[in-house]
Amino acid sequence: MFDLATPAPATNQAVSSGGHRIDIKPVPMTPQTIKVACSNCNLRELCMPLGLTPQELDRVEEIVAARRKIKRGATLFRNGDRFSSLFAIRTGFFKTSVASEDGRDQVTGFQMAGEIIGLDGIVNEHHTCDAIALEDAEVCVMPFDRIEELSREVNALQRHVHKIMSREIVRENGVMLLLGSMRAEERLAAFLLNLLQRLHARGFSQLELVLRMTREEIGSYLGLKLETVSRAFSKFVDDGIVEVKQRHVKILDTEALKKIVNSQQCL
Amino acid sequence: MFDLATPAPATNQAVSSGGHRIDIKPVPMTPQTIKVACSNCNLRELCMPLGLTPQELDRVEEIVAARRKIKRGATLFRNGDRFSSLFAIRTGFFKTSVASEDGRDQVTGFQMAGEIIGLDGIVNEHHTCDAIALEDAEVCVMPFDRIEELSREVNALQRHVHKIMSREIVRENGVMLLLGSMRAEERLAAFLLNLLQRLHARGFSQLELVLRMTREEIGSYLGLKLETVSRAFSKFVDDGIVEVKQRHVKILDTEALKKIVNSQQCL
DNA sequence: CGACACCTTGAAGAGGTTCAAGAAATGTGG
DNA sequence: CCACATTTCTTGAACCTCTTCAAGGTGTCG
Repeated sequence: MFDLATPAPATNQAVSSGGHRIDIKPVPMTPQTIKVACSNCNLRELCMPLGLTPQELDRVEEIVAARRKIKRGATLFRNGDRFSSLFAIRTGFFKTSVASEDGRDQVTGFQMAGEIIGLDGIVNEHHTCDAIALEDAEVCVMPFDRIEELSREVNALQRHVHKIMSREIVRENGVMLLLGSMRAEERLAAFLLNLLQRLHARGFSQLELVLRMTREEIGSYLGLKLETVSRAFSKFVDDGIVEVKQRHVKILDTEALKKIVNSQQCL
Repeated sequence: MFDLATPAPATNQAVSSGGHRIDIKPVPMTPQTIKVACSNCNLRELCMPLGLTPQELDRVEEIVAARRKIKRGATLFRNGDRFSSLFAIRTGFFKTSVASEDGRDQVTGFQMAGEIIGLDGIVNEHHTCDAIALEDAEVCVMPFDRIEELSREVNALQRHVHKIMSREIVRENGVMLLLGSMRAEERLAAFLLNLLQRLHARGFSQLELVLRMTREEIGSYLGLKLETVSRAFSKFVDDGIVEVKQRHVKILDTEALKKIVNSQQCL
């Protein structure tokens, strides 16, 4: 469980200092906590609509048909699979990727706890990308027809679903900007800042993170070769902006990173 | 009006031959045709759900609050504008683009008749991109709260809205693949094939098209400089794959284009 | 401890960009 | 309707960034 009350997961270290974007409270581990899906979930505020009445909340909780554990390296779904459910990530970390006919593939996103995965499958009732766990993970399986059914009755849920999809569209717009107009170091800086921001919203440090993906996966996401990613990291280290020890990254100068992102190379 | 019964618009030439993906029938220009929004619209099959009962169709038609004409070069909405409606393009051609803080901008899409624009605005109730008409255009204004209201009652509409958003997500996945892993000529070939396919679905030729955008806009979309786009066009001409006269493009060898897209440069 | 996956770094090369100039098309105002 | 200004497009040459190829180092897991 993604719970600040338990010892920090082997993944990223939770920080206890204040200033989080959302207020994550420790939840005692009672039998109820296990049975009742969402109302005691720390991620509720990330993956559920706000402002529900208790009755509505009860009903929305019933959307979750099951939990599913996915081992590191296993796929949650893959291109061509029949679509039936969206997945809310409870713990763990995923990548999604699309493949071209001639076999190249492109990482289209990295998803962490509280994020929703599977939206690509709605149009054609088949998934068009692969979702692979980058660390042991657990997801809530939410059958989409149940979501549709209930969102006809609970306005807040309907709105929430629309927002989640729109958010994904906006995110992808941002990635297009990155891929279409940024240089290697700008891309990497933007990538790090984005990860940090999302981790921070989950209660982790803004100054430290553990990458769950390889240089090659980062490169695929950023439209670069793994060597280029590695060199960009080394450059940041030389410039005193970060410390890097394999996948452990410590940020020494956030401002410098921000400056790199929107400077258009004219320092 | 986008009507095959009327003389071909000054834009792309409609073809009368069969084999279209959707069956567009000529509609006589009666007063009714003007008054009733969707039921006689040639684009119905593109922007409306299928399988509605006549009563449902009546209700869905009422979503369209107004029509709006946009002159070439004018903006339909821009980054920061309050979001209230989606827009269905009746005639004309748009581009959408996002801008980074330091002023670079990236074309994120080109939209043609029958496509829906404005989905980016749903998350934050503000638009995050600009939508600019590349030729005189007319759109149907569909207030989003009305869409939400009605899609609670008409299942087919609800499903349709979800599919439209999911389709946009999948489209953007494809653009990410293009931007992240293709070479200049592959990008241009993929771009042309995509335009041709969409135009063909609207009854236009598969072998000819008129670009509504500049080389610079194509370049922005494809993550290339305008000179590179121009050179790629010239290369295609040299290779006998297309004829190009400014914005008029005639396809001489569709197969060659397809081969370029998924060949990974190893001919 | 050895095999394997992952990461770093160097050197050479290719593809795309930048800068520059000129040609072609388009629009505007007289 | 024509002349001129402006925008758009093409092409060349030099340059730069990223890729490719190669080798060696580091870390991890059975």
